Amino acid sequence: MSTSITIEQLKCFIAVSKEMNFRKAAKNLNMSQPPVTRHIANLEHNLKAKLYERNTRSVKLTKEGTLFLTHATEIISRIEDASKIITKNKDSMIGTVSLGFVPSMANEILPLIATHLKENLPQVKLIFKESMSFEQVEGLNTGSLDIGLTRLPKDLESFNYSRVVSEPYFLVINDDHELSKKENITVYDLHNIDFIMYDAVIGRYSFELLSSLFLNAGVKPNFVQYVSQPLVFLGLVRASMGVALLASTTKKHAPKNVTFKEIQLPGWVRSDVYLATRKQPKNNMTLQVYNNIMEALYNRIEA
Amino acid sequence: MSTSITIEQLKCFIAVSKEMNFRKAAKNLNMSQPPVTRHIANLEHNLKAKLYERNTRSVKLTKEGTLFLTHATEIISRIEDASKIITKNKDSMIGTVSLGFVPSMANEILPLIATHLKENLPQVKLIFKESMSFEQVEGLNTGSLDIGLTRLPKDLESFNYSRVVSEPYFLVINDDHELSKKENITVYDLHNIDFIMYDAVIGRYSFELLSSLFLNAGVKPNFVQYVSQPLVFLGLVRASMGVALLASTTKKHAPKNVTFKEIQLPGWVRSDVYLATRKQPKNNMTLQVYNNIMEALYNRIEA
DNA sequence: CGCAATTGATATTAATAAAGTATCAATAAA
DNA sequence: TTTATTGATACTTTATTAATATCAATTGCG
Repeated sequence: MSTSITIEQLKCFIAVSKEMNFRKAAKNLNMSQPPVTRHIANLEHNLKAKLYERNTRSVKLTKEGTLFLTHATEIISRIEDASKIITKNKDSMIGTVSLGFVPSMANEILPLIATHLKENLPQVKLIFKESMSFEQVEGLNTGSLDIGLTRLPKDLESFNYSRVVSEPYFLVINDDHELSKKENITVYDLHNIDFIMYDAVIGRYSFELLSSLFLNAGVKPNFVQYVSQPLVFLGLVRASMGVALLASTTKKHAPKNVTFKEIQLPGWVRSDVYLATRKQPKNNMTLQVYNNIMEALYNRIEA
Repeated sequence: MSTSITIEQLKCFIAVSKEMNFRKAAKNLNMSQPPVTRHIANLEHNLKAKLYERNTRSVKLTKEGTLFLTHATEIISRIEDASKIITKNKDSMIGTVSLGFVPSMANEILPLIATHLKENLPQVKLIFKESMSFEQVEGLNTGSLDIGLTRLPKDLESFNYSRVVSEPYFLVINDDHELSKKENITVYDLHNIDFIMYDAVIGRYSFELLSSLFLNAGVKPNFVQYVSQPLVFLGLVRASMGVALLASTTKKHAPKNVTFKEIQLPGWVRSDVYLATRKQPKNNMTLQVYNNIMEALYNRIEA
């Protein structure tokens, strides 16, 4: 009774799905037929789902089988790709640097970095990886990430880091909303107001920041929704589901009837992003890239 | 002498990379230390590359090791995700909600629905909940959701549903890209092209749709990235990380130098969204809202 | 300098898992 | 009814993997 999916199981599943015939699949795999049967059975057991509707005369993929086939194919080709990448590029991979980033950086900062690096360090191959802040901290620790564009400065103490983005929050509001005419809005105006909040897991940093803000001010908005993606915030505000606090980056995507309104907040309530890397980089390429990114972003601040 | 990479090898490699210590890694894996050594050795043999610079006093990742760690982590989590997807063990959502929607609906469809319902059924209080398609199916089953704006029609057989959005995919491409000048682009032009793919979990529907597309066509793009948010796709395309296939909704957010180009795809490759509800609604309010939403969306199609 | 502690590697043995052989029951076609 | 072909199963053999005990190498400490 195997307890985990194995590569053999996936390979058998793919082979059988190609031939729709256990014996032919076994032949293609250079093995006899019984183990193929067993591998499929074990795989089904692991997934707690039937992959084929089969009897001695016909083999048909079930819905789950069809679904799983795409994933199985993906996994196997991923494994093969990874081997090839390592085997082939053994020597030429000196200049690969992996960069994690939080989603909000993708729009503006990331193209800036990519362009700047292509000009200044063309020999470096960058691998970008979209991931949440705490995943990045883990990645930096384990070594799967070289550099991170991340929030959560408290977790960053053991790294080299510096703040590269610091944006104020704006009150995002539908033009129909009662607050849209008011001047000098503060956090106290949000008491009992329908409010679209960040998802506590995916948008952990902003969630905690705004939670503290409300807690300290003794303000209790009415959280109608927990959301993570910028465009969803904007859509919901447009749908008059409530107001939201968003960093200014998102401004350019504001749809009709949605306004980014200034709101007076304490100085520490800002949307900050840090560039972080290990204190002892594994190769000096990383440090070069780090400095180059800092340069690119510094130029941006000047502009 | 093993001839192929195994999952145990990858798990050992990840564990050792986390601890940077064979014995501790072995403990975490609930096994003794010698097999860990062997698995790493076999993996290195398979890859024909040293993963660690190690002696009895220290363990350090080599360049190849650093690179491979990214892939190993990705592969293992992909396997786990695939199992979860099939087993459908995803926990149900926190809180109780009424209308689930996939993120891509937030921008345009959702405000439309909210406005229309506010006019026609002002007494109904709608609770929106951003969630992935398969979470919605589960929500509909468990009763935490009344109505869903969702993909995955195959899972919807037991519900009342009808298609409310059907958009073609466009090739999203940087103007510098070699394909940007080509006419009559088809899926075959994507072979070996750097491609930004949907995340297999969060963007499961599109992931599977595009996987099938490539599988059927025998085309193998070079997946450089797995992403879920529209703005991240656009940012990465702008950063020349690769091309992507996106539904036309996203078009309006396209930044500079990024073009939505027509691509000839099979008729079944479309971005479809369905409105779904239980066949026996818990209250007749649900049916009213369902019909009202259909009405709102029908008017939109007319317009 | 020397001793204890800790590290990753190894040889040997024990346990486990996988593959092969032979065979079966079920089915469809002639 | 017969025959050929299918996937499943029982049993045996083989191969793989893990644990035990031990080693050599290194470091830190007094």
